[in-house]
Amino acid sequence: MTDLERQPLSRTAILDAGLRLADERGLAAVSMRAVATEVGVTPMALYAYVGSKAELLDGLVDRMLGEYLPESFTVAGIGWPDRLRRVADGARDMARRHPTAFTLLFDRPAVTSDAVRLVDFVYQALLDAGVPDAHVPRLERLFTTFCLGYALSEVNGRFGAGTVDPRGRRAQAAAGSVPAHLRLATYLDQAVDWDSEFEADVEDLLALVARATV
Amino acid sequence: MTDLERQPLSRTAILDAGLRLADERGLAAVSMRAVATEVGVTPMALYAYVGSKAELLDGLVDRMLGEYLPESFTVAGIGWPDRLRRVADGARDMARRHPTAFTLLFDRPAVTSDAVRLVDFVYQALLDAGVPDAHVPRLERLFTTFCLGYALSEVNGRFGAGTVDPRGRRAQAAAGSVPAHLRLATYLDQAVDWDSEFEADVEDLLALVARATV
DNA sequence: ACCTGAACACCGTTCAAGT
DNA sequence: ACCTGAACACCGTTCAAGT
Repeated sequence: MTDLERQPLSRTAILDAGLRLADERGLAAVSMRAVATEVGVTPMALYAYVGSKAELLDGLVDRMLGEYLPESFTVAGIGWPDRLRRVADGARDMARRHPTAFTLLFDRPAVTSDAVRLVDFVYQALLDAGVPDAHVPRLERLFTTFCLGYALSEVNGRFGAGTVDPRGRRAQAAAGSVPAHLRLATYLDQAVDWDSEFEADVEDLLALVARATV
Repeated sequence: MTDLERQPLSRTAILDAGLRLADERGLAAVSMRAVATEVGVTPMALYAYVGSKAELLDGLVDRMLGEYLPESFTVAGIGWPDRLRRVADGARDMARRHPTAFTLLFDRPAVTSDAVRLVDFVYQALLDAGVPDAHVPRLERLFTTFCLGYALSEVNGRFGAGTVDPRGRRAQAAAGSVPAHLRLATYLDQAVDWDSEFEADVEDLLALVARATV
């Protein structure tokens, strides 16, 4: 910690401190003031490196994508379905690694060189699958948008338990306004295995890709 | 405005003021203090109705879902594909109506009675499509997660223009690290029609649903 | 060139009073 | 029962100095 404070001030050191703060105390704890004390400097010293709070948050996206794109993202000897599965799993891993910063991925297009390389990796997999050139960009967005949306739903609580008001639910059931819930009650009472659900979703999307072939 | 301030204080009035603030000045402008002055009261008076800032934001989700679920969401005389298309379009409409508050939908599970009715509507469409009971909840999440993720990407800027550094991109192209981008250049330079792209995505997912039939 | 310090206009929330 | 006012510990950012 004291060692970290002593390393020379740099954009990277600032962003890493921001990401660390987000992971440890939540995205709301990432303030210019908190990041500044983390790197051992006054808040105003940060502005020379990151310009503004908004730019700092954009920078967190770069850092996350940087570690999300290991060198193992390579085409050599891996079929396109396994490559897409790898991308899908990577999105979820990233959400678990950075649960509160993850949402920032929805704020900016893929413009950094790491981001573009990642998109290219997906493009190549779709091309290898036989998807016509004209449909590749759309299917890339379809696939990654689903993966990011699923991961965000998990870490942000949309898929969470959710304390349903039992009284209200019984009233709705009695009023017959949720007939499908009644029919599916057996399945809705079971705990969901989110890993297998995601896997099944990805397999469905891979089938979609295979169907989009010429 | 003066009329609005005069109406009796209530949870609903407070939430509507919050949503109005979000739409007009962004989610960041929704502070306890701003909402309070909007309804003509002192910040601390809100706490009796909404408990905390977090609860206030949860309440915004209820209000959004409430207007998202018009009475026209009915099964009568509409085939399951059209019903799912309606849900998909509704998600995007909602994002455009409440561009900054929309992201809150990822924060909480569907627990209010409006939310549950909406989920039931999708369940019923999937059942009518012939999807086996055991797969209906998963496919509901697959479908809505994609729609919400797409809409969020649009309003939050992930699908935005994105000022790519031309220098960096040329360097990547020269280095051969983005081969698929080079091959797809013709398509990547075209402006995207986000309406038709979403429509095509939804049709692909409907095909997936049809395939999931017994 | 790089950093500090004071100041401005904000936050959410606690607590003790008021009516 | 419902609301206010002062206070506490925070925000991002500006501007003028310091070295």
